[in-house]
Amino acid sequence: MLVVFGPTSTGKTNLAISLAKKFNGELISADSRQVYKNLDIGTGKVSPESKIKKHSKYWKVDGIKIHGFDLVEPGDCFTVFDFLKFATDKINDLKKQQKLPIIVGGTAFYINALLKGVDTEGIAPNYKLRSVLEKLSIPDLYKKLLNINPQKATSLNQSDKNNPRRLIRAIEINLSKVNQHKSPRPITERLLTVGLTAPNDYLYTTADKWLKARLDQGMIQEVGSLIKSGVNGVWLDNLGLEYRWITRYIQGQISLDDALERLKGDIHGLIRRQKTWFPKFEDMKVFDITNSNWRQELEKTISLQDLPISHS
RNA sequence: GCCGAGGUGGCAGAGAUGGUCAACGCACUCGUCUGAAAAACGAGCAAUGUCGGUUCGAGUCCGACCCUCGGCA
Repeated sequence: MLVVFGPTSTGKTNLAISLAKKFNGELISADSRQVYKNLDIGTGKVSPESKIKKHSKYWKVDGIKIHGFDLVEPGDCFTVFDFLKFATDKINDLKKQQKLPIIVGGTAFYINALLKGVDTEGIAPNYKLRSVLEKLSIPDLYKKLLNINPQKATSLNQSDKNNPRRLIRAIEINLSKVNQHKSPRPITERLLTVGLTAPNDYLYTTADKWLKARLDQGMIQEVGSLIKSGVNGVWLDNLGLEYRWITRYIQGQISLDDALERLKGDIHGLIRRQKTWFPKFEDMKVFDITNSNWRQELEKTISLQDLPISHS
């Protein structure tokens, strides 16, 4: 199994496709937004340079199958656990077919879960509880958690203590009747994890250009038709990035110029946050794509790995 | 050229009766993260147009200059 992770604009998918061609593989997308149907341009599922064919169970890009797109409808809830279930099933499936599974994506949280398991397995989100808790202030949420589980509350770091979502989730876990701490499900097979990176400035520039290209591709119209078809604006806003800022623009809350400026800033911020995961993936081989010889280095690394692959 | 208004971080924009100046937001930098993760959250960075004067002390008062925006011409 192969994992390709990296911040947006590093060319993960292109790399994954070329490796899939070489090693008889198929891709599994690890992307929390590409799972939604009809969110194509904004999530970067489509690109002008690639030949794309949508099938009901997978997409085919430049002749390579990609799984993990279009799993749910816009407006649905999708969690790491849904991803985990989908991805592990698909990995097993591909293995049976003697294909090399290649996990590609920028959602580090998902990849981390796949590699290391999740220890709150079984404690599903309680949306009813969440909607109640969402009305509470942060100090109140914290007090509540302090009451239920003082140990957990005091062990939270500065960031999490102020993070309503984390506090709500912590309360949710403690209120759940489910016995937690099931054993994680680590990936046991041989695997190579590859990371792609580049200096911030380079990635910002690349991302900005790509944004422009997607605007020309009709990204605004895509959001417009989602809204027209009845997709909830709040839900779109909560997706962040393209769908957030274009929705706000369409709804007249902000000028197009301002929306695009904010969008760029958020994309840059995403790139930074994605990079913070590299140290957590201890075994990941990270390549700087601004090094001219990174592909050669990668080939060398792969040849040393003895992946369970059948050259096609 | 004249009259008026104004120059506060990289941007935008508050406040500061002459007294440790300087909010919020954006950008940027670093970070947190285990069923919302493209989310949510934490920390950091950095400014009074220029020169001179008054004063123990000037963003604030005085003078000159530079620049910007209106109006007159």
